Amino acid sequence: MKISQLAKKTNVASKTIRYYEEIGLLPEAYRNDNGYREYSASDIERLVFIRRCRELQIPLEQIKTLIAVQVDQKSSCQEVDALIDQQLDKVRKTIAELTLLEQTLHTLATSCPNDKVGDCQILKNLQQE
Amino acid sequence: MKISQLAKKTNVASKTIRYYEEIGLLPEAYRNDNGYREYSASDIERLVFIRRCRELQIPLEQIKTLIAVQVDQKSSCQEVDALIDQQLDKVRKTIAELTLLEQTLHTLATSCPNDKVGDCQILKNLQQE
DNA sequence: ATAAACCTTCCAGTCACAGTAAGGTCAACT
DNA sequence: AGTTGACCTTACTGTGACTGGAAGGTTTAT
Repeated sequence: MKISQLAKKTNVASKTIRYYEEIGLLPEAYRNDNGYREYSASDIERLVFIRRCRELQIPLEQIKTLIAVQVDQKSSCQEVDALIDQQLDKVRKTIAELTLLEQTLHTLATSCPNDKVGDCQILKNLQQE
Repeated sequence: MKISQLAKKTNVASKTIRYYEEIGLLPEAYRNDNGYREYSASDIERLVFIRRCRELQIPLEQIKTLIAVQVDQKSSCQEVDALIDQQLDKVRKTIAELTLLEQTLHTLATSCPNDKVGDCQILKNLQQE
């Protein structure tokens, strides 16, 4: 299967697939006679795994770790657990920050009853502190 | 006042101040004899305005607009209102997305009772679709 | 023969800075 | 006078995870 086929099946852009290969997240693809990359069904799995991780906003470097860990099936999956927990923590912190931000923006958005720049309460509030 | 003084008073790094000047968010600073940038009290206001906008995660390009709009005090502040509304919308959408993500990560984090990579439910879940 | 739809590599751009290098300036101290 | 340390300057690189585009090769269909 050629790269655009793989792209379609995994919902990952060809460009992105090449990029993943370049940074070593995917192994170097087999090339056929004309130099085109040739993929097999098992490549789909790996790429779907990566895509799922990305949907969870796991950084590429950490996905590398997640892939490396799986080489030895008998090793502990503690690292995996920790990584997901970390990710969850990060997401929760970001939500908390954005929630504060939302408050501030909402207050700001409803603070100006005027319509000239010179009287604008929003701009005045942005000036403060 | 020299750049590091301004940096301290506004809580914006010297490096960042130079960057803002470079991209035209700040006007070119006056230079004294030795070539050092020299700032006045009014520069503090402008920079605080920018910093406050950045805290609200308003992109630099839009801050340019917010500054440009203020030149004519008699013009409408409709654009300002719209921009803040937009920003609020964006933040709310991001929160919604992250909340879904949090769910998924939480489910995932609590899905694996095993401790070997080969049996890891987390990894299996990441493999799917 | 030619056009379209692929494929390839390589380079630049995104956003908002931060890091680093290499060098100039200034005030204080010995 | 020399030196140290704390500033200042510009210019270049790196970040993360791609995306866009140029320039060219290949395949397939008409």
